[in-house]
Amino acid sequence: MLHLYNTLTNSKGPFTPLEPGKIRMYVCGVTVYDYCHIGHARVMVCFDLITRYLRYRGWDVTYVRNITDVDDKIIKRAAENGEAVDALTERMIAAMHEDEGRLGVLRPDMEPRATAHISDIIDLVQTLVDKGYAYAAANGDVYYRVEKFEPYGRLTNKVIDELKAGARIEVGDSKESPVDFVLWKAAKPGEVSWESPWGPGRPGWHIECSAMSKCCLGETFDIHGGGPDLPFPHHENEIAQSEAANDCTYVNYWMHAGPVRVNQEKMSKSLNNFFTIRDVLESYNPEVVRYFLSSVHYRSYIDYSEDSLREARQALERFYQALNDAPVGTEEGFESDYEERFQQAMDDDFGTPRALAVLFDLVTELNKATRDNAPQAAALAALLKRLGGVLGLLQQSPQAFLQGEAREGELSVDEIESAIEARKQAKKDKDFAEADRIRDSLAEQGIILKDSREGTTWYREG
RNA sequence: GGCUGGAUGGCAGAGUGGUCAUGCAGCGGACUGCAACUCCGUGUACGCCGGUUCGAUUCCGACUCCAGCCUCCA
Repeated sequence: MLHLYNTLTNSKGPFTPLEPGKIRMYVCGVTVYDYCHIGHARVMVCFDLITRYLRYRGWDVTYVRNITDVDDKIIKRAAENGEAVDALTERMIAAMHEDEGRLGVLRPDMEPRATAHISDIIDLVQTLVDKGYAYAAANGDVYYRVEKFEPYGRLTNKVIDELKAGARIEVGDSKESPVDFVLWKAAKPGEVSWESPWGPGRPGWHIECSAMSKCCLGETFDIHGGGPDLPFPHHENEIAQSEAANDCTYVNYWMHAGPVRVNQEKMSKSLNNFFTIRDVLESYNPEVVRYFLSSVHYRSYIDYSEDSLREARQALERFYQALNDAPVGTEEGFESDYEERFQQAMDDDFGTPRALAVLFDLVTELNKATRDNAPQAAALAALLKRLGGVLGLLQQSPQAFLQGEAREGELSVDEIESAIEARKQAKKDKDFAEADRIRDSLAEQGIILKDSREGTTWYREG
């Protein structure tokens, strides 16, 4: 039985889908004005992992993740670059797909873009206006009348009066109330815009998700996910929009990933302390980054550092060393409780750290079996690879992972192999001083040798 | 200030009312020409103070500290 933590109830409970066997999930994606950073990667990997696991468990999952391709920051960045808005967004979307692909993130079933749903958005805003939940202001903006939506604040336990007290009032603000938020933004001269009953403009941020989730998944769906900074105000506002317009529950389960921290601070655009995915992948194997993001429970904060990535690399080395040494074969006829334990961990709100611990237990047994029970070792290795695959891990060839690719200035495979050949001869001649000299020299260049009965293998130090 | 979480061994990070997390690092041993890999063994860990209990790191309450959100941010 799958249990998950619901931000709406602040508690963990059993999951019941709207329709037996099916899960409809919507996740807030990226605003595409810059390269994705590790915080984005965390959300992508988190929900990718969730989707993979749910499918492995037999659920029919429809996974939708939107792309915000029009907004203030995009317009600003495009202007700074002297670039058209759509040129910028296309470029960043392509980069995002490349980045997430390298991290082993499978593409969502649908990736709706705000600019492709303008008419759905306008319809939704019109419905809200017609029902009295929204109003056009003098400046051409359309706002949501927050105080009219009685349950406002239920997701994050906010009280409207307290929000009003703390809200800042902008100069020239034409809202009825400081807590109202914009549904439709009147265009300034020269800005990208679409025609609407309220004049040329563009959607506010929150409305696109209400419109696109309805379009892709219907008025009520099972799971809505996103990053740690989205519950308020974004998801709160989505609920207000959708429930007021559709007169039904918007979402049953809300899931939010935890923040990535750097030096005790949240990694964020505004603090300018973020690392882009592509920067990190310059120095680390993508699977190491994925492992790092999976090694901590998805709701906890995770600390980004060189040390954490080094540890992730070492942990993966243990897995791949075991797979590298194990004989190849199938799981046929082999029985163990690893898969059940793995499922127990994952069924409990996607407990990846525990699931990984199960895989490490499996590795210990695998390494023993490699020594003295080849058929069992082959079966364990196959099981390890299959369960790793559910997490999107361990799918490279062990050799590819361990040896990696030579970076600038590093030894080539040919150079390494000829050195190994020379050492082999030295060992044969019992010239151990020379053999050790060769090994030490390789080690200085990050190449570690490993002798076995079958001969010498090597791997590149993480 | 309000709303959410959190405080675990040298580090990272799970979990549990009473017997093992797991990974890295350390120490001892096996294997090895020596190593590496691997295996075996090894660590008075659960913020603080009370309470419930035969027994609490685990449940309850107070306290201290930390983080996220409350403003665009995944």
